[in-house]
Amino acid sequence: MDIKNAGLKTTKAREGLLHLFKYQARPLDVSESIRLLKKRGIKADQATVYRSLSTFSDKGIVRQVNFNDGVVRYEIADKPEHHHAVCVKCNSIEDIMDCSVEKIEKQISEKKGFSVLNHSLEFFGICKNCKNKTS
Amino acid sequence: MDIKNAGLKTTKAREGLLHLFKYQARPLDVSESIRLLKKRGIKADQATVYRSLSTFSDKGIVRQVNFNDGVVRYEIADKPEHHHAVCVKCNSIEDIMDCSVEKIEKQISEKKGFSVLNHSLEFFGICKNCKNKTS
DNA sequence: GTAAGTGCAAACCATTTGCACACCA
DNA sequence: TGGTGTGCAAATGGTTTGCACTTAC
Repeated sequence: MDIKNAGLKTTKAREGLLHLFKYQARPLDVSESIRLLKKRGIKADQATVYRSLSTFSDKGIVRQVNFNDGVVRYEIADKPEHHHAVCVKCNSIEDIMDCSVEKIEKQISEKKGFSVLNHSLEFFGICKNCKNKTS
Repeated sequence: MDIKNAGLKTTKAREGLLHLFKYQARPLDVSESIRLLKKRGIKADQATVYRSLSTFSDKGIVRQVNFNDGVVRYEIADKPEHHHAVCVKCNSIEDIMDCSVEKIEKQISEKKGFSVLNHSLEFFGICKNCKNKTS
């Protein structure tokens, strides 16, 4: 899914943003996005970035990621759904691809008649690197 | 765990709050808490409630619940850990007790060396009631 | 040309903080 | 009485919005 296909107009800000998310491994929030755009010589107002990411999200180009720290992040949507393991020391993020939550969803649906549209699952802990550090 | 055991002073605001959370099925946010306190004749400033709930959380009396809607909620900590199924139509909340996420955590630990300290798992969808409504 | 997108500044809203006063132990 | 807790009001910080201007198509 790209900008035109989504029925959106192509602009410098949007192209730059999409490029960022395509080549960025970790989820980005708005202020990081602005900073990285600037590095590439693209000046974009925060309102523009908020609006663009919100629109991208509506169109299914990016998806929202929440780490419960008061900041909304986004990541590109064209990779398979997954979750994240966030190191509470160094803030590194690992993707968790094998998510067997579908089984729980099925149980919920069968036992309670609750149809799950989506879920959020994030892990917080200490990554391998930080465990090996003496400090 | 109660207020005194936690090494905290007993005050009207704290007693009222604790009472609320003990007898409330759903997680409460700060403004709901204030409203419910007022109903019981207890006037508490928002700063007090924020500080009290934060302290309670530190002491393990309540735990934080995040629904990614920009508001922090809390629930009493003296019931077994569980997750929530939130209806996106009527906002009703069902507790999900049987959480097999431990298996995923074990996998993450073995494969990636990432030690999970805690995780957040919430389901969003349509509850049985809302499905049965014609509207 | 026109609708869609942008920039700027102000508004919003949940949460936090500084400080003087009140109150529990 | 001393330290903890509270109330009030102001500050903070992420996010949203109104409005005039610009741009893609």
